[in-house]
Amino acid sequence: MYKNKNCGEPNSSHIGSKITVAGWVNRRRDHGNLIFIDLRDKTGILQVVFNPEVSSKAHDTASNLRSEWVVQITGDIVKRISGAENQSISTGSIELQANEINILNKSETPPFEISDEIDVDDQTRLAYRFIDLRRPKMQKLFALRHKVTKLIWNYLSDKDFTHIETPILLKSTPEGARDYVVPSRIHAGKFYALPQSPQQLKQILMVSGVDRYFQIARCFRDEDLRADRQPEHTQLDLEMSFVHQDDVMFLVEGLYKDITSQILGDKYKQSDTDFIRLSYQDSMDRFGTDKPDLRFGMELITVSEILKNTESNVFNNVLNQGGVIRGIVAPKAGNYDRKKTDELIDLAKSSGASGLVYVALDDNLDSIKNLTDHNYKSPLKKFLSTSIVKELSEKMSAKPGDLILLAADKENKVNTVLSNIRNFLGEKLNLYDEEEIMFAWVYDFPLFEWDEDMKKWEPAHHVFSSPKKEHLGYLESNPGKVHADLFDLVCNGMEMGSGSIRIHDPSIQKKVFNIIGYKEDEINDRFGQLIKSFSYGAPPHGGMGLGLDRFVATLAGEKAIREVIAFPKTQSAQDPLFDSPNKISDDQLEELFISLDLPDEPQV
RNA sequence: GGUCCCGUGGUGUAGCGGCCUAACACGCCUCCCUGUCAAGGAGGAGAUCGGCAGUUCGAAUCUGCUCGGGAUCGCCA
Repeated sequence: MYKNKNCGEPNSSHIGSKITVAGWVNRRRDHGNLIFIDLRDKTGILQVVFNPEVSSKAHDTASNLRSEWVVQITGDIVKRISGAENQSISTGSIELQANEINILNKSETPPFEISDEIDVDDQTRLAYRFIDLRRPKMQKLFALRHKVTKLIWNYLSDKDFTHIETPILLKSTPEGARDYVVPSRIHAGKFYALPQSPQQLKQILMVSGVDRYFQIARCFRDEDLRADRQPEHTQLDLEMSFVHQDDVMFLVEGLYKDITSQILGDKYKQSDTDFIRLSYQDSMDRFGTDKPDLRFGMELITVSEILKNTESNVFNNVLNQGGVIRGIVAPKAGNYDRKKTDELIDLAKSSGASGLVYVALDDNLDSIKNLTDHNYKSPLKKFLSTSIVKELSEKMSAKPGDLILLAADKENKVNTVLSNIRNFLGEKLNLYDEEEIMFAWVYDFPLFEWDEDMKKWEPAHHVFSSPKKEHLGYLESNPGKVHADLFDLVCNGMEMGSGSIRIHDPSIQKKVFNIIGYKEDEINDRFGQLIKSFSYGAPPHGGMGLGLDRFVATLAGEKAIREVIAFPKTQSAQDPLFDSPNKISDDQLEELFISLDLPDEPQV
C-alpha cells in the first residue's frame, strides 16, 4: 500500500504517530518558509505542514507542488498550535508534519476547481467527469448510492429474495418506448434489442419457481431525455410468487421505509406511519394527477355547479360541451401582480389550457361573509357577482388574501393544468419543507385508457397487469370499467415505481392483448415466450419496478438524476467524455451487413 | 417535433448599439512572505464575446439561421 491512513481519519488520538498518506493536492498555501498543503482523498482533507527545519528536502519539493498533483507523504501527526485549529474539517485539531514527500503524479491545471461551491456548466462537467467526480459532494452522492443498493441487497436477501441477472442482449418487444438495438453479426439482418425493463424475464422466472426475484437492473429506452430521465436508467426490479397486491405493497413499503430512515435518520418523519394510500380516482379528484405531491394540501375542487349560471362564454361553452370547472386556492397569493398572474396563465397554457381565470381576494377583509364588490379582482369580474364569489370562496375554503384559480375545459385537461399549477405554487409559496420525503401509494388504476387519436384502447400501465377479479366480466363488454391490481409508489410528486399483480392465466392474457388490438402473430412474436411459459404452470405472481436513480436523487435532495449517475448523457443523449455515440468503421459495418442511408448533410 | 432560458479569457459572471483597445471574482504564471486554511502582498499572461449571414457609418450588444447546453410539452408499457 502507498498509505497506511486515509486523509480524513487522523484526530487528536493519533498525535505522536508516524503515518503515510497519499492523495491529491487540494490547495497549497506557501508562506515562503512554511508551506501548508491540504491533502485530499475520498475520506476528507488533511493539512500537511512542510517546515524547512524538519526536512528541507521535503520543503523544497513542496514548494513546487500544484493543484491535483498526486503525492505520498510521510510524517508525524502533531497537535496544531493553539488558535490554529480548523473546525470545518474532521482533522482540524491536528496536522501532518511532513518528513518525506514523493510525487506520484503531476497534473495539468484542472479546467475547474475541485470544490463543492462552484457551479460549472453541465457539459464541461461531463467532458471532465473524472475531475467532477473528485468533488466531495459527488463522492458523497455515490457513497449514498452504494449504501442504498447495499441496503436493498441486505433487506431483500433477508426476505428470501434471489438476485438474478437477465440478458441485456434480448429481443425487441415493442410495448411503448423506442428500443435501443444491436445488430447481430452471426445472423445477418437480425437485431437484438436492449430491454426496456426485465418485465417478461422476471415473470418467466416466477414460472421457473424462483419465488422471489430481484435485480438492480439497467433499463434502456430510446426516448427524449429530461432531468429525471436518461437513456439507460437503473431499476430495482422485483417479483414475487403467490402474493396479493397487499403483500407486494407491504414488502416495498418496508424496504423504502428502512432505507429512507437509515439514510435520513430523524429527518424522515414518515418512518412510524403507514404510507398514505389513495385510489387512482381519489388521487385524480383531489390532485388532478396520479402522482400527487402530498407534502401540501391545496386540493382541486369542482365548482361547475356554482358557475353554471354566469353570463360568461368561457364557462358556458365548456360546460355545454361536457367539460368541468375546477379550481385551487393559492393561500396568501391574492396580492399577486400582473406579472405573477401572467406567469401562472402562461404555465396553464403550456400545460394545454386555453386559459386560467383568477379571482384575487382582498387582504383587508375580516371575513368572506362581508365581501363586497371592492374586495376582489378578476379578469372575469363582470360575470362574477359578489354572491358567486362568496359561494366559490366558501366551497373552496378560500380566505381573504387568497388567490382562487379556475380552469375550465375537458376534465383530464383541467386536471393536468391544475396539478401543474399546484406543483408550481406549492414550491413558489413554500407550502412544504423541501427536505421532507412523503411516500404514498396510488392503487386501483384502470387497466385501459381510451386513445382518442388512435381510437383504440391502450394499456394504462402495462399489458401484464391483472384485471380485478370482480371486473373480469367487463373485459369484453366495457374495457374502460376494468380496474387492475395495479399500484404506483409516488414520492413528492414523482412516480418512484409501478407494480401490479400479473396475469398468470394465458387465456386472460390473450383477451387483454385482443382488447389492445394485437393480432395473433404479433402476440406470438412479442410475447410468445411468456404465453408459452404460462401454459406450463404459472404461479400467481406480482411485483414492481422502482426507479433507483430517482430514489437516490430524492434522498440526496437532487432534482436531476444525472447527479447520481456516474457517467450520464446530455439532453441530446451524448456522452461528452467518450464522445458517444460515434461512427464505427466500414469494416465493422460490413461485418454486420449494414449499409448506411443517411439524410443529406446540411449545406455549409 | 414544439415552447422557453442560456452561450463573453481556464471557471463563474458583468457589459445589452459608439464611452469595450471588453470589466470583475476565482484560477493560472513570476517574485516576496514561518501559522495559514476562500492565506496575504507585488507584478504578469490570458477572451475579437458559440458559428454563419444580415441591419447599421458603427454590433459582444439588434435581426435571421445554425450549433451546443439546460428546462419543459409531446413522447417515456
